[in-house]
Amino acid sequence: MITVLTDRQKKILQLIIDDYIETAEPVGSRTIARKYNLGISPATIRNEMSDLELLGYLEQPHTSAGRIPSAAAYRLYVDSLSKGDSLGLSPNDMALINSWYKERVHSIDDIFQSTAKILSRMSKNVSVVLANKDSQSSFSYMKFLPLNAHQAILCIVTEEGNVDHGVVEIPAGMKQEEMERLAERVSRFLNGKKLNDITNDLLNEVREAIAGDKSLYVSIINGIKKVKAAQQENKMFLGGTKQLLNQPEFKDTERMRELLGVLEEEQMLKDMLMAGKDSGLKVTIGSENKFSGIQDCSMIQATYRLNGQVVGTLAVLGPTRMEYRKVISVMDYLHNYLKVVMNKIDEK
Amino acid sequence: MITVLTDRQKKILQLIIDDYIETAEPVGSRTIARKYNLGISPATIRNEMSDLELLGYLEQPHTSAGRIPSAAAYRLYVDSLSKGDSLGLSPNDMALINSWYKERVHSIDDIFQSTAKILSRMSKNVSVVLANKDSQSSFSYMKFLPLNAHQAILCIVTEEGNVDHGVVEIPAGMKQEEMERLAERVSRFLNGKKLNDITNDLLNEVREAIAGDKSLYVSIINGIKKVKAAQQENKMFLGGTKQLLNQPEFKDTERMRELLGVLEEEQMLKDMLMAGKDSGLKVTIGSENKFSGIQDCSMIQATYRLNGQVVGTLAVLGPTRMEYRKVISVMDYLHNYLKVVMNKIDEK
DNA sequence: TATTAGCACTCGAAACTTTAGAGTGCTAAC
DNA sequence: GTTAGCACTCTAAAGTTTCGAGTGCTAATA
Repeated sequence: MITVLTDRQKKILQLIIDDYIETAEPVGSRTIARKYNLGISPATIRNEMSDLELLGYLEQPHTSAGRIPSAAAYRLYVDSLSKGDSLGLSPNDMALINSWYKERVHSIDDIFQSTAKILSRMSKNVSVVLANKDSQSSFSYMKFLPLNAHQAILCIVTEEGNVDHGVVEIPAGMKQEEMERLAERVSRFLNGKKLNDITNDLLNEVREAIAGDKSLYVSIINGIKKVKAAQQENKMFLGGTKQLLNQPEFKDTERMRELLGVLEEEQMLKDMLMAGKDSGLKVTIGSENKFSGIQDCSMIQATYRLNGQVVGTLAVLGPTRMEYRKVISVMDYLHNYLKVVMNKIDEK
Repeated sequence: MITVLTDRQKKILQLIIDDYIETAEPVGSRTIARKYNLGISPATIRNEMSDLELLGYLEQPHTSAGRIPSAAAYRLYVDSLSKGDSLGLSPNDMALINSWYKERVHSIDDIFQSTAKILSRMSKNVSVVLANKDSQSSFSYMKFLPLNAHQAILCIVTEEGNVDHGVVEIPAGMKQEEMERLAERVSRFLNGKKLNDITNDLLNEVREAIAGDKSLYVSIINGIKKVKAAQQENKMFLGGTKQLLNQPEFKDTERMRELLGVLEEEQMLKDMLMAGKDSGLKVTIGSENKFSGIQDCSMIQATYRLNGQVVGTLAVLGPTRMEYRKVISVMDYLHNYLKVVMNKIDEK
């Protein structure tokens, strides 16, 4: 269908979308005529609506009801949004956000948690914040820190300043200096290597190269593997499950159950978010979504980078009827906020 | 009311509780007579029920309905349970639990998450797992690990083998050896002190004692504070929000909203759990609960210790109609399971 | 030709009514 | 003390009715 809409059609469609997003009720021709006076009679609007339905932009739940926007209509709307339509948050909302951020921020995790909460409150939907650590960091060196007679702490340091550690048993009879030499040799071997490039084969080489105590070797290997895992882990923060109850579309318990199910599958959620991480802002409407369980939902997702690296993903999940414009504005604002905060923390 | 129930009354009350827990429907005299044959007519049961209602153990939603157990009835039931009534899980359930645990366990956190999931599945209610780190650990020493020309990593080690770390700026002109000496002096000063005992006053003493570079001092202090915070943090894992939808008592959206609200207030939940941490097993029924929002719910909570220290709390939150016996059995089983798993990890 | 008033028609939501049945309490008999 | 019998109660479910918002079509109008 490559028909271009007339300006009046666009206008009417827009009003219907706005009204429906606000009220969640099918919109009738009279409503449009009354609420927004277009200098046009309901009958005319009716005719236009009929056309819009034929074009696939409107749907009728049943004959004697008003009409609701189709997925295609939202698509059109969202696309037109991104084309320059100036976003922007009301000063009121900004103030709210700022005050919410001040509530409780002790750690980095708190910031993410707060962000999720704020995002859900502003969007009146469920929010997900994914803090990515899909890091390209490189091995710098390792070291043993003394703990007691039988145990030591294996510390592994990356060039980016991340540290991971674990307790290892000291093999009977091994001296402190010997361990230090061992650590140094392994360090030299792996220094500068990207963690992703430290494969099992490489670790085997290490084994041969150091040819030291076997149990210690196992500890070292485990330690390195653990660092790798920790570096690649990404943390997820959920907010606003409660909001589901406010959305009329979830009065139907079955739909709610489905979405809650998705939210409980942490791995699936992560996959969903990772799938959209390449484009900065991604809006997935209804059946555009490939993951089962949320195919009658929409997802707005924004991925942010720092020096080319994905550092975080914000997402809002809800019914297709969503305040797209507002949510996108909020995300934009949060992004800027986070940038500032993160930098401050970096400085510390 | 210090009336002792006759054996028959106890029996009948028990049956009513059982039936109600299973069906969530008010129980009538005929149902009891038919389902469990007591060699007694419905009329007789009716008389007894009438008495039990007077004694406060039963309630009638309305005249022409059956009766449901009161909070007092559950209390009686639960108390009788703990008095030796042999608990025990069906082999079937045990097998289920074991298989669920095998699904995905990479880290310690996964274990807790799985535990929450299992607990919620078995109880058909929301579960909370609190991993306590209310630790009594002591400062052992600190050390600077080199990172680059301008930064170093401050590592703080406790006697228990916990390590925390952070990046600090190296003051201009300060040499590696100088920093090492500084670390050694602070270490000597704080060595062996319980983290809880490291107050601001003590930190001030440190400041005077080391009288070194000011910015480095600030970094050190912050580092120590961070370790303290990290050590005392306790992590919470939630499971089975979805389960709420299965419980008929939450058909009423308002009740659901309340409970979800509580679940989103992490701090409040923690407080609730901490409040019951002294007794090993605590069952709070309905209005016994002092926290608002869950006063028509029950909470079953079990706190576990290792060497006298609280290490974890399992809890199930749900309507007063709950499978108390089963939940307690499951908790018991999970506890034993966790003990084994944790020990294995310790050994690693 | 585009717009609009007018009107018959549709259909769901809400209000109301009816019905069925589960449960009770009481009384009188066993 | 127990129980059969029965009148009475009250809810949930099913069935009606009513109301109104909304439509589509037609014919008049600009």
